[in-house]
Amino acid sequence: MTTVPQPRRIGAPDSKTRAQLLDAAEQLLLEEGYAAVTSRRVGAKAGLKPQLVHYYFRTMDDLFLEVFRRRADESLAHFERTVAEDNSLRTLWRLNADPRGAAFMTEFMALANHRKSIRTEIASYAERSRAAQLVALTAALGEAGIPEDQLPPIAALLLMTGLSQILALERVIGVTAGHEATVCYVQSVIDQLER
Amino acid sequence: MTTVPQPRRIGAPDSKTRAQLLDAAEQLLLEEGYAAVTSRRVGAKAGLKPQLVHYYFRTMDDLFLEVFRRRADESLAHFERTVAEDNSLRTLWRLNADPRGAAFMTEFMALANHRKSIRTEIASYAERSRAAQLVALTAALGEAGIPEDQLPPIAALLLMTGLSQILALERVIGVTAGHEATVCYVQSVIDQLER
DNA sequence: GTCTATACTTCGATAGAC
DNA sequence: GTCTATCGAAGTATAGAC
Repeated sequence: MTTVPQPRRIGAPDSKTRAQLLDAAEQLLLEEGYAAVTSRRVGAKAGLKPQLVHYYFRTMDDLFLEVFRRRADESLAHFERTVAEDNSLRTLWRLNADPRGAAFMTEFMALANHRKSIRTEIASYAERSRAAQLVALTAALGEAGIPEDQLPPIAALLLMTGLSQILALERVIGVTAGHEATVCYVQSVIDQLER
Repeated sequence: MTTVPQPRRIGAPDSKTRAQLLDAAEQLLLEEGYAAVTSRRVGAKAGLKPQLVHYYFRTMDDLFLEVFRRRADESLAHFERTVAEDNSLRTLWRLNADPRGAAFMTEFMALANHRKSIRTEIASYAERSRAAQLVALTAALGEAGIPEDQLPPIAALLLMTGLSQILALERVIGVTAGHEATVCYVQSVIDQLER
């Protein structure tokens, strides 16, 4: 393998410009999807030259990874912080139902589908996140007096996460039939369990 | 608006070449995601010249729309046919849990996120499909003796669809923790309801 | 350490040859 | 009716000027 080890180019660690590029990339990703995140468009959105993207991030994949890590770490930390204070079903549902988080994750899942270099990172985060949520949900379901053989926490978690994602996804394309009724139902079930 | 009404170019209706291009496009879409569906790559995959794509489909959006319509119509017809014979919960679950269908739909949802011209078509199909499934699921839940105020059919449908999608999506990137247990749980619930 | 000038590739799309 | 030659725009990435 004669792939150049380090193409002896330069990067920057904590530059302000770099942060601007990350912000622009994230915004583009959420607004128009990953296919819109090109070096030219990111540069334009940040009001900078497109070549700067390749100065601060060696490849576009590196940029995607940084965008993902930044938000994922923040999101996981926020989850841990919130749950440490209030580990109730309604809090877990509220955290999970955040449409912005669901849209972000969905976009990266789609991206991971055809960028091998990103797949590993997404999968690793998905597993860490899943594990953390499972711990919290298991405790909350136990608290609510639901035996595990009646509703396994992992099943409840996948149902909840899947529901959040489909609600977010459909809302983006303008399909909202039945959404409100379903959210009401979930709320009422949670209210009934926790008193 | 002086957008040329019909750039007076030619298309073809039911050519064999055209079908080959549709097949190639669909295969690329499923294997590598929508970003990989370019006229050049579609042509290469079909063993044809890339320019043919623009002969048979005026724009890439038109190609995407045809790929989508073809499979969507087929899928909806298959659903109606199957349900007409056996409208049970387990059949509905089986149809919904088909990972190929879920992956296809997910890819197009992501595509619709940043191609306005496609969004309308996807949304329209999503609504027709949702309506058909809701009719079937409402009947099946009634048959199983579940009152609507205990589990609204629309909520059950969104939960089921969301679960299928997240299972399919995660499997693609190699995350399968808890999948088997969850599928077993769903199966057992259905088995318990239908006897 | 920060950015620009520039190379090279691939894109969608059209005009027009067979 | 079917396909080819070709264009201009946009893509990623590098070499080298400040």
